[in-house]
Amino acid sequence: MKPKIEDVAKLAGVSPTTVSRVMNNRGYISDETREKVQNAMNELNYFPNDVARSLFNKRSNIIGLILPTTSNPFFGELTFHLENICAEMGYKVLLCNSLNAIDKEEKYLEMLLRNQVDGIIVGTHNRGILDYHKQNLAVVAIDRYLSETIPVVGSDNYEGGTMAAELLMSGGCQCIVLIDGIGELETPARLRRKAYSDVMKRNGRAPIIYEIPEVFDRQSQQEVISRIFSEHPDVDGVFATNDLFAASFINEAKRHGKEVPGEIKVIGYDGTETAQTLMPELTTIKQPIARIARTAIDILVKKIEGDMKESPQETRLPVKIVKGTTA
Amino acid sequence: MKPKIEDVAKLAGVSPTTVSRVMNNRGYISDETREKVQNAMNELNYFPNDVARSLFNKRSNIIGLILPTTSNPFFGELTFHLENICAEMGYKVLLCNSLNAIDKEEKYLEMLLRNQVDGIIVGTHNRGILDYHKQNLAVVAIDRYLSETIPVVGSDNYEGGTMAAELLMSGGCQCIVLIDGIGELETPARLRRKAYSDVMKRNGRAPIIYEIPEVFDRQSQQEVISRIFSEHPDVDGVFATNDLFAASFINEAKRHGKEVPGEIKVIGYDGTETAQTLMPELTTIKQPIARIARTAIDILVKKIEGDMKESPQETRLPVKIVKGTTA
DNA sequence: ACATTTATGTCAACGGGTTGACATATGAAA
DNA sequence: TTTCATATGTCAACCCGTTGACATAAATGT
Repeated sequence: MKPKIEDVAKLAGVSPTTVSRVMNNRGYISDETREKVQNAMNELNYFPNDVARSLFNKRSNIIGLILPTTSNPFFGELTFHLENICAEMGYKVLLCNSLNAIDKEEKYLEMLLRNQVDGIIVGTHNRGILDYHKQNLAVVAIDRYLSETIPVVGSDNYEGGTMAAELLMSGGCQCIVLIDGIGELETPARLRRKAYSDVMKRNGRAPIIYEIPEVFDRQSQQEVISRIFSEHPDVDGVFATNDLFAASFINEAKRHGKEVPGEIKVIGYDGTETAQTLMPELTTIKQPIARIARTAIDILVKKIEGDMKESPQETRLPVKIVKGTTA
Repeated sequence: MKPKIEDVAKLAGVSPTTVSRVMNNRGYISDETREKVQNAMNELNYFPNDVARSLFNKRSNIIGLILPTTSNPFFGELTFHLENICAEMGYKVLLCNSLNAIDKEEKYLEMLLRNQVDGIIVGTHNRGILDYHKQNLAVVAIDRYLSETIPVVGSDNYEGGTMAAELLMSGGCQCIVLIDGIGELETPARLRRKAYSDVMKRNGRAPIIYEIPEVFDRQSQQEVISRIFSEHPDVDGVFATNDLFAASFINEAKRHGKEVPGEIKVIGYDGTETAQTLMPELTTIKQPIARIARTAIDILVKKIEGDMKESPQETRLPVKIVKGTTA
């Protein structure tokens, strides 16, 4: 059986209270006793039971993280940074890959609530407006509007979208297509699309938008992308709202015998380390992932620690254009 | 304040015990009562406190996951599958990105123990031989030897390494270089190197091995790789033990004016979805990531549920060669 | 010599839910 | 009528660590 405080106390020849005092640095303890207790803990391989502590303290020091999937390099890297920062600050991370499925998201939310998480970072679907703010729980969203009271952190999507569209425009592209995810609701990431549309309109062009249903199935992605070539054979510029879409498009372009950037210029979005390594030639809009993570956690922790002074409703971190050779 | 069982009981006009019986399906409950209780729970937005449950049951239903970093697409995808399978089986996942740092790994291990996890999946450094088996905790390793008693799950590294080396060999390569991570200890992934060396020796060649220190810094990777060109200008075949290394090499080859596969053939390892999307031309050895995840969890859960019948010490899942155009 | 500070002990309540023991009461089957 | 399965209640102990109240005693200060 796992040793408990009582076992440590017995071995150290002190009372359980004293052991607790040692662990929590409360009251008076002599160096001698402290040492005895610590020796006993080592000898028994004792670790305090955080479940019991959490119960009493009503504080789990756990943060829930809900996002589509760590398979996507953007979220993989984001997850890494978020978890790292949490660990640094003494928080633990319960991971949830919701795959943007509403039912999963709901189940995960309930799971996190049952587990008494101190806060949640949400980087996924946004329908749960009701559920998220119903509990009065610290929540921060990444690139999602969940409700008026939930702070949002993300890159400056509109600026990024503008940069991308204008780069293609100034590169002389005549037929610029946008490849985006499915656009159900008003997310900040949607501003990439809005920026594209605005640039197009400003230049007297009609936006051409293709929506890719699933992030997780290469097959169906290819099909949508393939349609671009039949429906817009004159396409000579593509802005993809993430690097994976951009890569898929480039692959498809090759299959159609089109040269990038000779015949078609392509620019992506995200600029993950992974994409930069695997496809360094890709021109893309790089999000400051580490800063997004840091900012989100900072705001969340302030909320948790009860710093109720208004946190900024929306934080837009600057993006950078990474010039490869594809645009 | 969060509602508790007592509040539900009051609202439903029953006793706390009855509420507990409803939640746990124990004893006799009439449909009528069950409904009253459920209505009360909904009305109050009640969720049972899993911390309290865990404390009593001595079972947290939490699995700890320690791996280098979810930034790496292999671990990102592995994490996704592991977490998904866990969720399916009612387990939650506490995520730890150890960056292969021993001190971090130790802190994480302690954290997981304090949190009373039911089991741990380890996909990281392996030094902690002592610590992992000291506690009698369910542990399964992914591609790491931790101790004789800890099951290991991974791809058939030796077979994969052999396939890769032989492909280059049969492609007529004369000077075949291996790019590997740092090789401190005897990990199964090290078998990729062993297979390469064996193939080389079998063909009367001396193995040429380059070790890349950090997985996480593109800069220093490039430096090591660059050395290959000065030290072995006649290199015409490269086996990289992961796709990121392969990509880095290919980038560097371009900078050195070498054509792939014309002048140098390259083959990687892992075959993640991400790499396949971003660099579909890369020839690689594809690991069955989903199966690795499934197998690891299956074994772990059996251990947790006390199915003490020997689990296989080592499981080697078959790899597939994915022929791109780089080799 | 007396007041403080330091050091430790005992004890009980608490956090929220679970469970076994036991009591009670109805309706149905024998 | 008796028995039994069904249905619910009360109560207390338990999971493990924390904390406040209170007691005791030695060491230190004045």
